[in-house]
Amino acid sequence: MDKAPQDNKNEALKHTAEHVLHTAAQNLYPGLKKVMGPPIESGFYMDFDLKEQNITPDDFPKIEAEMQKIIDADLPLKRKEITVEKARELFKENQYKLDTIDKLEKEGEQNLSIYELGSPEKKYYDIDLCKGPHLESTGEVKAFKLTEVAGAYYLGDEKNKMLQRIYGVAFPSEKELNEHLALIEEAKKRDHRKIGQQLDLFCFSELVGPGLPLFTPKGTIIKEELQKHVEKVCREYGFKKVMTPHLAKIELFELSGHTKKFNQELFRVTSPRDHEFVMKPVQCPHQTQIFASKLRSYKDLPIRYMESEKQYRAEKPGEIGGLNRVYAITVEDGHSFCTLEQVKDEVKGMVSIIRDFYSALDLWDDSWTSLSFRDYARPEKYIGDPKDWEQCEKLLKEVAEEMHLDAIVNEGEAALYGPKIDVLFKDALGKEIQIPTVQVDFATAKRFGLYYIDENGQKTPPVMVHRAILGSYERMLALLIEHFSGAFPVWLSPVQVQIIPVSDRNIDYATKIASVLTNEDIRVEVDKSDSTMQSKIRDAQIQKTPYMLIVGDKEEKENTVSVRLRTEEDKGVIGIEEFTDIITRIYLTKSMNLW
RNA sequence: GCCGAUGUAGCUCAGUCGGUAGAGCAAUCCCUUCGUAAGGGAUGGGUCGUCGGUUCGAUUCCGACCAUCGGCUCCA
Repeated sequence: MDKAPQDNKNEALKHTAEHVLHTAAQNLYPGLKKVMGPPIESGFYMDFDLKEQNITPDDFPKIEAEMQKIIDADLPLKRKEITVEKARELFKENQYKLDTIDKLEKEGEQNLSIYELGSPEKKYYDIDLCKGPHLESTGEVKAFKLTEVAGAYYLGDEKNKMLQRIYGVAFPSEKELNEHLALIEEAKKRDHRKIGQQLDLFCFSELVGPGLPLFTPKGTIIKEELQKHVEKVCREYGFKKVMTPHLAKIELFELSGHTKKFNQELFRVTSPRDHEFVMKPVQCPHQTQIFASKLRSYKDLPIRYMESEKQYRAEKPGEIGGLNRVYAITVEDGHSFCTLEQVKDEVKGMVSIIRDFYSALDLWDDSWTSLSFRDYARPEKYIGDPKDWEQCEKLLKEVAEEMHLDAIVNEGEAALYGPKIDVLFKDALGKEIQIPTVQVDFATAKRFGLYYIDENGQKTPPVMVHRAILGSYERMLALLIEHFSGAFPVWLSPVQVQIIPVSDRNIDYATKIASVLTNEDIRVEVDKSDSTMQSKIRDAQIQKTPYMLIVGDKEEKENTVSVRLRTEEDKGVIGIEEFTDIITRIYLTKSMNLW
């Protein structure tokens, strides 16, 4: 796809800033070997090899000052084409470049492009193998900043050497740089870890362990509201709720293929009485055994099971963090056992449930969907018949087209047993987060020997459709916190109504109102503290409580409440309302499409 | 797991170039009874992440470990 000129300019800016960084770093750290340095969405980075020495953020001012000198010198960047042989000669000191040259040659390139920065007789000079594009000269880089250092494996393979990486950002003006930095600061305020603590939704304990979030009463309310909602929708669609244990014999997962592919990720449980179990890493194998518990007819299909249970994965310690990656995940998971003819409609049904659910939360765009297919070069990563895979992938492609999803194809992202339709969201800082998924699976049922009796009286394996609508409650909570900045829709708010007595003369009236609202299934709290009314309002605002009902002598006398909504701009006051009116109002906004 | 950074009161953070620590908010108590985003005062609260080493003495220096954060890798 062709890029808009603006994108190209932007690309060139980042790329040039990176070459400036390279040149500066080379001057400051003799012996530094650059590996690569591409522009990326958020800026640019440079991977390099510097033997024993480490560059740390403390070195940034020094490097940035050197970069500024190169920019101030306004040095030209010139593109040249050279032959592969010449390139080998030019970069003979740098094995990484030689590797790249080999790779490009293998891909059929005969001439390679290089960029020269400055000129050899000047203080600042650099020559690098590079496709471009670049700005005309370094002076066009008007604003930049180095942001992070990190380690990164050479060629992204953890078997390779770890290189050092410096991240930076570059902009056409100082103003845009500052705006970008301010935006990052804003986004950090939405971080679910921060808001989760402020709003008292979940916590961690060093005693319990990392990656094991504890849901507080408020966080639990959100989880249960989500669960109630999704189960209602799915029940209407024909799902039946099941419960399965968190343990199983390892044979279950040997049969499913999980032990082979995810051996390192299994938690094993033993007892002094010679028990040997594993904690379930997925729900599907357990659910297959409910299907297998009796004889099924084609007339029974589709059979749909759902459950919201914990599952456990022994992730690499460095990978866990916040709620997005944990050891114990509460997964909202469901499986449909279908006939071949039913699969397509089933997948469509699941996608439309997902689309409805997220659209209602203002969290849907057709372009966020992706088709996760096989890595065709590595068939050993998957189970099942390649012919079935082909059929599954074709089927998902058709679904995406017929439902007008603007889905991109991600090769290599498929599940162990089949391709998927995934939906990818972005968190506050733009990091991708995958939650809902629909997967077609021809393999599992066959491996478990599942069958139903078809209309000809033959034993036939069903096709399984795996689907997660909420995905994991942990990730879902993280996503919702960041999406709403903690100001949840009324139906999800842990406290829907905060009642604020003006003075403690009014506590009795406040309590009376509270009990009426509680009877109406509205979550309400009365602030009985002896702080001032203003201070109570402030607390409720910080907690992002949707409704504040302020009650003083006036309201008590007239049997009314003064209604205030949470807002930033202090325009929250609605005014005095009859008590019955406010109940109606809250009821209306509790339904999920409102507010 | 790998690279790097961080860890001081419930929270946000200051501080100690080695002589065992301080603020604001929160909490408790007292005064205040308030009209739409912080009323005032007093009090309590920390083996300065854990363990070990160096030292007359370590929260501070060194080491290991634990936890958190940013990346890499991985993600059924």
